[in-house]
Amino acid sequence: MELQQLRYFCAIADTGSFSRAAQQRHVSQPSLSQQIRKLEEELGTRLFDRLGRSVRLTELGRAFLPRARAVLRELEAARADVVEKKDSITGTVSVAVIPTIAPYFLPPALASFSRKYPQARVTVVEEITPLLLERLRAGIVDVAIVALPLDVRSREFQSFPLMTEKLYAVLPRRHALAKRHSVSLGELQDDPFLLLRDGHCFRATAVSACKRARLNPQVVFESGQFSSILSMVCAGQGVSIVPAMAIEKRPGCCFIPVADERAVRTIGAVTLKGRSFTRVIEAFLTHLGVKSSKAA
Amino acid sequence: MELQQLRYFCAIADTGSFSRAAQQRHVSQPSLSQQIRKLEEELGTRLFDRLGRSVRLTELGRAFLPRARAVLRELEAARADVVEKKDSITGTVSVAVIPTIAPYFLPPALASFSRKYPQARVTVVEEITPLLLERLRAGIVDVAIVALPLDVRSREFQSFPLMTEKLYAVLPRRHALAKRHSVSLGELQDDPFLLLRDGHCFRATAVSACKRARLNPQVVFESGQFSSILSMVCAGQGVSIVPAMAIEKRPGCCFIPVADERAVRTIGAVTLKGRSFTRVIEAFLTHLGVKSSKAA
DNA sequence: TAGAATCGATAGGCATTGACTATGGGAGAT
DNA sequence: ATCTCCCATAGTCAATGCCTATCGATTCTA
Repeated sequence: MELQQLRYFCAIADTGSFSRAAQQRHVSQPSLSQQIRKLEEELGTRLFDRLGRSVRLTELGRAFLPRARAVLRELEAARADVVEKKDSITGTVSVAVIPTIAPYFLPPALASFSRKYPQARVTVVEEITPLLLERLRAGIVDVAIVALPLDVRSREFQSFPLMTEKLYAVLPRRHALAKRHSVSLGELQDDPFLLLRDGHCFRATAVSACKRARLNPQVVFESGQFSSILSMVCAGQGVSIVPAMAIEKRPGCCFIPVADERAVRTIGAVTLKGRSFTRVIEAFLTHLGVKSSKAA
Repeated sequence: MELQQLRYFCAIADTGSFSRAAQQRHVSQPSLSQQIRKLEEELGTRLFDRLGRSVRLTELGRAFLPRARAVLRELEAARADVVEKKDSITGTVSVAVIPTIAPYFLPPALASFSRKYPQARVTVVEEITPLLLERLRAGIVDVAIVALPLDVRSREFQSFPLMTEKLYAVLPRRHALAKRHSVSLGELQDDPFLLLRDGHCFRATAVSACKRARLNPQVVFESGQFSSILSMVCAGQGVSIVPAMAIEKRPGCCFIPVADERAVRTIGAVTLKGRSFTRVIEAFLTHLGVKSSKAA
């Protein structure tokens, strides 16, 4: 059973004639005869009564007609649905962010994106990098916003750098170095350190910055978020390192740029390589600052 | 957009792999690649993301899947519907009968038919022959039961003789010929005649029987049904001619066979030539006694 | 890290098939 | 009786779907 046969069948039923249906469908009349014959053979019954003058649906043909129409209607709906969705900036883009970026970077970006594309919905999940990549791999999330580079060996992901920010030492206001314009991490050898919990990738970033300065930090407190750490620093419990975006005015502490040129964090968008993007996803990536999501 | 493409699309979506889908569909894998490619080209979008390991539906593909399934489901339903209806003795057969047959021949035939095929419905309309043939031509009725032969010149109808019945003279009990075993119509020259109204074909049958006997009947009453005429004969208002099936025991009149060998009426089933018959119609015709409705 | 295995894409050949032209046959219409 | 209209049939041709062979890429394994 072929779609062509159904189209011809409906055309003949509509026009009441093979010849007129042939004109309507822009084919020759024998083509119709041939296809209808096949259709009738497959169904094992006549669909039309060929009377001398005209043709008329048989009882079974009459029963078949609405069903044939239904098939063609469904088909048309399916096509139209795809074509319509394809070009519209509508739908959902699912974003995953690591906790050390989520509260600082995303809110303003989401606000302006929603203003620009009111039809689009964005869902956000906060997760540490490994779990986030897992979700990306599973297709649960479309875009991940993480710190680059990924240490994942595989080339199954695509990374798009978005921005690079300096690291800052966070000191209590009364700290000896609090008035400096820059500080080397080595100078903090004797201070107790407050760091993110293991699993957070920024912990690794901070630790490697310390390593370069030959500093072996004595960690006295671990947390899942910068704001807790800042509060502890304000309370004079120790010092810490944060990226620029985590800076917030607090009475009890100050932020001093780390002297090390390489003490930076790059954040970027990551997608699953080979995935196709809907228009919404494209738009979201572009909005974040990704130039061409086609590039590697 | 072809059905094959939809089938392949669904198979790949189901199995999550071109290769497995190819096995399932019993075709080679490149055939799938080729058809999906065409489908994607027509829709103007990718339906699958080809990741290294496996393939996965894109967002649009995911939206398209239920619609594709719907098309195939509708198609299967259409096919199954026809195939099921084709072989079942279910449905309606529409019968038209002339008034001079309707009350005598049809009731017992319908009763036994309904007993045999409880699923079948029979609708009956009563009409004089020309109107009835009109309905047959229009496809409103499936089978007509009339007196044969049809005087219609055209060969658009098919006739199946069912039975032939003798004609009887109807005389009042006190009529001079009431005790005879047969009577020639010529002997009724002086009696007033009661006949069916013009338009009823049996009137023509009766009149031509009279003509053969050189009788020019003096018609004093016309009716649309035999029972009225019989009542009049009982009342001594005149004589008449009826077919065998119209005979009914009445105190005031008796039925004498007409001597003429050719004074008969043949009744038969008539259908539109070239029409196909459903199983119900076949069954009905067979039940009436038609041997093969395929024959001319 | 090299090699094997798996998976989808591509290329080229072949057979099926759908569409076309020409023609035949049957039923109305003039 | 002839003409005309309409559907069926026959035969040809081109499009196309499917096949085999092969490639390129990725993943798993030794």
